[in-house]
Amino acid sequence: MSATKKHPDDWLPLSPTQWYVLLALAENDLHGYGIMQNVKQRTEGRVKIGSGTLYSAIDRMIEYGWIEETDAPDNKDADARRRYYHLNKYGTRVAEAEARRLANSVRDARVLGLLGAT
Amino acid sequence: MSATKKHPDDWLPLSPTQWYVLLALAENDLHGYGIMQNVKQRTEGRVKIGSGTLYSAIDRMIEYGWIEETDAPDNKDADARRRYYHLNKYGTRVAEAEARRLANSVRDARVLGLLGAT
DNA sequence: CATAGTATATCGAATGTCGATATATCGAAA
DNA sequence: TTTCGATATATCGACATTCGATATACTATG
Repeated sequence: MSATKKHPDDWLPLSPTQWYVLLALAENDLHGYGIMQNVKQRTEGRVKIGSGTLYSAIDRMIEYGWIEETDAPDNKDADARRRYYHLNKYGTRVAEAEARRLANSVRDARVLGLLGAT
Repeated sequence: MSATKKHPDDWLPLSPTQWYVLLALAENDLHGYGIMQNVKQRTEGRVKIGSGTLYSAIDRMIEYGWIEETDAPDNKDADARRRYYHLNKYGTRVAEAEARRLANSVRDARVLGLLGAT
């Protein structure tokens, strides 16, 4: 029997923290601190993930099989403390599923007039 | 000094449960069970809020000042058991803030190719 | 060499979700 | 009219997750 993985939809809805980590890693392999900065920047400072939240979230995502620790990309700027993470195929599918869920929510919000004339 | 309320942005990010409850109430005043059905329908059965989750979420949202218990709308179909809730102005601002956050996330997801050619 | 920023790790408290259980009413069909 | 599934709210304890603080140490700059 195949070691069948949960269907990506079965993880939904993701917590905002999980989603932002996946978004960051969908852009680039990154280390923890880099993820924090990415999220802060992406949200114009409105969303900040603290270290306690982040590192425990990362541990869980590895456990769930969404991401993996990976080598540092290209030796320049090497900081030995950094631990890089990579979004794998399964994690990408989870991110895509969540993206669709969010897109539907945004469509609903627009219909209900919660978003101005955008 | 004015009894200043938290800025709507300061609640972000909302939990998916909170968001779905606000979406449901943005459409109509509803009772708890009606909210559950609304969410299930809106998400084509993919998201279900259980009663434990829902009623404790409602209590918190009242506490936070986003929603209020209200009279049943129009006496038809009266079921005495139902307790209706109304999204107030402040709650609407919170919902709008969250909607903007989500819209930004969806834009980012699209840029990163997490949403197919939509 | 002081120090601000980078980087990971861990803790306990608070918050939130989940599924089960309980209780009761409603409406329709047998 | 009783019975049954759907409606409706409430509460519980276990579990999952977030949060902020604390700790430790390295890096880069003046």
